[in-house]
Amino acid sequence: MRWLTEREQRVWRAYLQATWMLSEHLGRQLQQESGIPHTYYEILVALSEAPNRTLRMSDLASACRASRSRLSHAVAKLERTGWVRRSTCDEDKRGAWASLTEAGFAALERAAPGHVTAVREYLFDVLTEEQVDVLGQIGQAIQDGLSGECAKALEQVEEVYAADSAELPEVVPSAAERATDPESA
Amino acid sequence: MRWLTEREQRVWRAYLQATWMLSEHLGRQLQQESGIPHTYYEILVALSEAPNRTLRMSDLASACRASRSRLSHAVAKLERTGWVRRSTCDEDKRGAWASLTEAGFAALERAAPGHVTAVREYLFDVLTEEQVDVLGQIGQAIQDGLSGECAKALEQVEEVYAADSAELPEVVPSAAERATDPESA
DNA sequence: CAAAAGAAGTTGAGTTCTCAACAACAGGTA
DNA sequence: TACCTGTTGTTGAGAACTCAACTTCTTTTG
Repeated sequence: MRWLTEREQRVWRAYLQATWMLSEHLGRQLQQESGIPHTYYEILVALSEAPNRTLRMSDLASACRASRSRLSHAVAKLERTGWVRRSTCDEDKRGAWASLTEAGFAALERAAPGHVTAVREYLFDVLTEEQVDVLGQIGQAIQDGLSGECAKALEQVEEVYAADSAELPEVVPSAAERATDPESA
Repeated sequence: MRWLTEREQRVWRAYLQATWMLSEHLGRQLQQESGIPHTYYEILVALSEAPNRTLRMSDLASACRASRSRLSHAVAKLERTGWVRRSTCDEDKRGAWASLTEAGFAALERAAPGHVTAVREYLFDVLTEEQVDVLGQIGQAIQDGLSGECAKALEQVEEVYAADSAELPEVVPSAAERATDPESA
């Protein structure tokens, strides 16, 4: 078992702290200034950029990095507020279109400037040009490394896995002989 | 209003995607392999590193980047599973100690190797030495830039802010005259 | 010292998220 | 045609989180 070196440990904790701070602050800024939670904001953004401001639910889900389930709940709520409208899809009767309404677009227009300003102020303004470049590379490298895993993870492994969950999910069996595990999930 | 340049836009989206993928994958790995949600894992880690494996609730909260409220709920649950124990604090009668139990420590020992391995595999192994360095700098720069804001945000602004919240928090007052650019980050 | 101000923790209500199950349809195969 | 398999989207239950009170105790200040 290889643990993290001290340097890696330091970088890892800096990463955790920094990403948390940024998402915390941006989320709070968005929520307080425009009353839109960040995840809902991302839905509005994705729709606003789509042709006709309309996307299939599935495509919208992957654009927002949301599970289909979560998106379904979220869009249901956004529909109640009148920012998104759903309509049935004729080419594929299972499907559904989600479209941004005028009201939704207006809400986005109100929220965006403050959000973008915050992103600039707390991310790009504190980094050098070179750091920005490297940040892009790092992001790309992480994505490449995880693209395989996330394809699997994106819609959950539907394995049976008979969860009973009394209280906290009882810590999985051994972990010692995981190598010989016949059907680990 | 200054929007993001195309390059900034690219980097920003790479950042969002990469941090999401990483936290998604690590969280799922931890959950499935040891049955511990990532936030609970962080509580166990923080306690395990404290003298006597014991911390005041507040200190534990900031070590885990959790609100006092969230920590209180989480520790209540961890106490039910027998991994953490609370005891009253004599020097400060308002306070409470949280301690890691033997069972909690054992659970952590079971979970840690898999988690660390995943961090190494999907973060450090995909980066060059230099990228790791720069990542550390970037994290530090972001923290420095936000330390002021987050001091405020860490325990919420107790402003009155008369929230009514019928459905979605009605989009903040006017902010009427914004540049009419729909695209956002 | 007494009163106000602040800090530590908890609680309950409401919101969002996850997970597993499900219904409805599509596409292929026999 | 009937069947099997996979895809799309929704649902309900339960878990986790947020937010605003609230209680209890500490510290400050007049």
